[in-house]
Amino acid sequence: MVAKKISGRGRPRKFDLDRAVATAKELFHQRGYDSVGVAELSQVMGITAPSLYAAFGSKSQLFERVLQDYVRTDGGWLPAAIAQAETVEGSISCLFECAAEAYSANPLQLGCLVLDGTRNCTDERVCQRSAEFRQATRDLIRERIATEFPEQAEMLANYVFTILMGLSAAARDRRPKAELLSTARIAAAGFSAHIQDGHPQSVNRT
Amino acid sequence: MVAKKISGRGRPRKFDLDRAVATAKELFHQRGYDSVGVAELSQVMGITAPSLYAAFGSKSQLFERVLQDYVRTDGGWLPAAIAQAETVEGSISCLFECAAEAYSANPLQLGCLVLDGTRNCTDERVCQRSAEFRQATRDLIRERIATEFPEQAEMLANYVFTILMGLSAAARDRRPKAELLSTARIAAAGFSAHIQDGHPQSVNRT
DNA sequence: TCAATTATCTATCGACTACTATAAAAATAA
DNA sequence: TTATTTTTATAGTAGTCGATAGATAATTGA
Repeated sequence: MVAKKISGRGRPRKFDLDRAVATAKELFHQRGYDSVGVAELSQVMGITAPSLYAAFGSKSQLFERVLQDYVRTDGGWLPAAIAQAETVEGSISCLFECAAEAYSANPLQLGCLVLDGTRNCTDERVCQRSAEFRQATRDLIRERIATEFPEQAEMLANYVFTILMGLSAAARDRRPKAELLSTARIAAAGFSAHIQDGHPQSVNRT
Repeated sequence: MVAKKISGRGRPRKFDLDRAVATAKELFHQRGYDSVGVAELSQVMGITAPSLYAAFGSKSQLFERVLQDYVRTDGGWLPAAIAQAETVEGSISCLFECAAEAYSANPLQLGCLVLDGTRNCTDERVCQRSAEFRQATRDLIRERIATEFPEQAEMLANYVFTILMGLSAAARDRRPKAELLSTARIAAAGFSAHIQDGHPQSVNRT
């Protein structure tokens, strides 16, 4: 990662890097990686294309910074949600409801950037990098579940993550928040039923 | 719909329309609407761009025909699945498992074209048309559920449809079939739990 | 002041996008 | 044959894509 310069020798930059990243984040979140062009990015940032490239290197490197910023700020509710409740059951219930809330909170940034920002993306490396961020979230969920259900953690985490992707897709389809919330509650009840009823062994066979 | 000419007066077309649609379907399903260009479409079809436009009108009109063909053939398992079982519970369970199977059957056409073919698509009309196909499927599911649970049909259909979108997204993320299947079973159990346990809003116990 | 450094701008670059004007080719109807 | 109709291929259109070359402006260190 490039070190941030507090002050340097040359001509000072006339725009704020963090604000530029935030602007790019809004656009990428709104329409996805491929659908946002460098021309629009630089225009909304109030700079020209060469300034954007001098500051970030390329469109994909800018997106990388956007993803990092996204998980640190906008995505902060997720680790908070799964760490809050005392039981795994409570954590997942909270996770689903928080997701329904977060994914539909802003009509201009529906769903999750990590989950849907690179759907049908043509840049293979960008897709892969985005997939790594998804895997990190999946791991986080699995480790939380493993504290109570180590045998079924992988399988249950896959279920939970699939629900999150469904909620994000529904949000991006402009389904209303109330609908996401009711779906989240049913999904949470399904999780609860599965860990309480007669499913003590791993069903997943690789 | 434009009438199909069996034989006409002019120069005969030297390629098969249905095969061309099937080819376009493969490409659109694989990478989404925006990521497939007319140049590639016509090249893989073995024709030139003007022939494609003469036959289909535009890229978006070709996609419309692809969607219709998709729901009639590739998507035929869905109405079959929800009509097969005697109970709604069995139908939904079958629906989820069939979806997990169908969405991961072909490594080159992962997930559902209707659910994910226009994610992050820039053509607003194409997005809307695709959304209409999704709504039709949602209606189909809701009406099936309404035969037993009319009061909760809308809510339950939204849950079911969200699961389908999650499964499609997971498939497109190359999650293995076994994982989709275990997720589908948990989701089906959640559905069952919800219609049997403490949610007897519609008292239609047979 | 003056060199070094960095960011800014204008003006592109080649490759790609969906799409089409034009005319030749290939069939049928008269 | 001749006229009509339709599909074909060639060769483009204007516009957008991500990215950059080159000149200029604005700062710091010496």
